[in-house]
Amino acid sequence: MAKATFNRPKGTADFLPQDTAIWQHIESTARLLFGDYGFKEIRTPIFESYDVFSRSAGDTSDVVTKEMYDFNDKGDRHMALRPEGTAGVVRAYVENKLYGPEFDKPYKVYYTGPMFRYERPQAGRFRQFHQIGVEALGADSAALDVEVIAMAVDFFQTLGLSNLKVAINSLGDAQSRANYRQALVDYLTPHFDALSADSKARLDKNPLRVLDSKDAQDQVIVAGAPSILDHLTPDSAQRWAQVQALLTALNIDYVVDANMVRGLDYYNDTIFEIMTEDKNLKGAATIGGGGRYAGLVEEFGGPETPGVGFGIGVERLVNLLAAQNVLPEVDTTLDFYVVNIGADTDVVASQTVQAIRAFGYGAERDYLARSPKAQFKSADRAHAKFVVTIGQQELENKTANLKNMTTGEQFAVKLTDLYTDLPNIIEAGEEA
RNA sequence: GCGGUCGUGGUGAAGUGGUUAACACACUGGUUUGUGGAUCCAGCAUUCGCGGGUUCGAUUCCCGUCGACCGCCCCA
Repeated sequence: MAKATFNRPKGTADFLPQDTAIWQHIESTARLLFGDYGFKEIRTPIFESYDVFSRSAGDTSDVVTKEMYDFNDKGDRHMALRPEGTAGVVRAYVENKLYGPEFDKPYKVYYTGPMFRYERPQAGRFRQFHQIGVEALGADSAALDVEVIAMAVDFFQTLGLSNLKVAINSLGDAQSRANYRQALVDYLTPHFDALSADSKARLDKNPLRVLDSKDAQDQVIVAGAPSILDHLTPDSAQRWAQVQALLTALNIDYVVDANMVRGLDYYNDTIFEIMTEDKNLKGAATIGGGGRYAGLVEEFGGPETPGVGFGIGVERLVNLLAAQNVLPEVDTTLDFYVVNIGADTDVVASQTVQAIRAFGYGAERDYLARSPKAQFKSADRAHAKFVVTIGQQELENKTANLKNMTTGEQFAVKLTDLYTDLPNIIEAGEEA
């Protein structure tokens, strides 16, 4: 009979104990740092009504039109696994009336958790992936755009990353974009035949996408295209200038990429991406991105409220940390390993590990009745600092044998001392 | 959704249309009747992702499927 085998779903990952330390480190760093910036954690459902995403992310974005994990539940409601974090946060903002006068503005939150997109897995690309994101709702100030960018930069620097590039652009407001879109289409149309097949399709669907085509021929054409930055309305132009002035004032290096667009339709004015220059990670160079949005809160039935936020891809971040060799040191040592010899010692071995743990030290024992040699091997592999051995002899004398694993010295200690006076025993053991 | 490469034990891997699937690491036991990090010895894949086909015979050939990796689209 063939044994049934199961694989994790395509594009998902099991994070094993040797992997999760770095995730915890990233998350705790985010909590600490974002807290300093006044952001508090929000937790929203992993699935929402399908419409929450389709209304917010837009119907020209692939994320919504082709990549959503959607399903009808047993009550025949059309639901979807979240492909991104902003929509759920905005829905919660409106539903809980967080725009009310009793809440400070901007209302600042961060979140962390899995996102789902049905697409072909590849480098830095998964069907279930994880984001750490933030949203600040209710303030239109360019200073807030810059604070959010500054926080992202601060976060990456705190984690020890270097060689990151901050790219910014402005999509302008609705009027700016309408003006520009027309200018761009007017420019591209005469070149239509020379465009790549992809760009031909993009031209009437979402012409701004042509700007960041990777096709070499497209890039030649795009090089002569008008810039969105020349089509900003006075309001948008002023914000754009302010954002750059503030970034400069805060000594944040950035580059303007007038061809940058983002994958979700709700953005306007300031957008940004943070990417690595590392050539080895080109497939997943962008580790975070975000920008300003208007109209989302209204879309969900709330009052006119601007917002700004970003999302960071945690898998990509982990990759980068590994590539730049800035993974945190993890303490792999064990304080005590209790070697127990013979079934009679089972009880006292358990009492001993419990007593040691009660003092706040790590303790492990053997559960398999293995030979002393095998148990010492385990202790060695666990990088135990001390081994406590309890066998028939010790049992009769109500003692234990304490061995300092770095010096190899060992001596007898009374069990009662072990239970009541561990710190002194450790001191004695370290001198041995 | 499109295209390419690949799939042998816990791990890294070699290999062939034909009775025993190299080697290394790891692991387990012994060498030391109760003591680790060294040496030596022994053990460790009835099986080569899964299903089907060709064949006297397939891990090796063919098809399908699932999965991994990479590129495009898109994106974190």
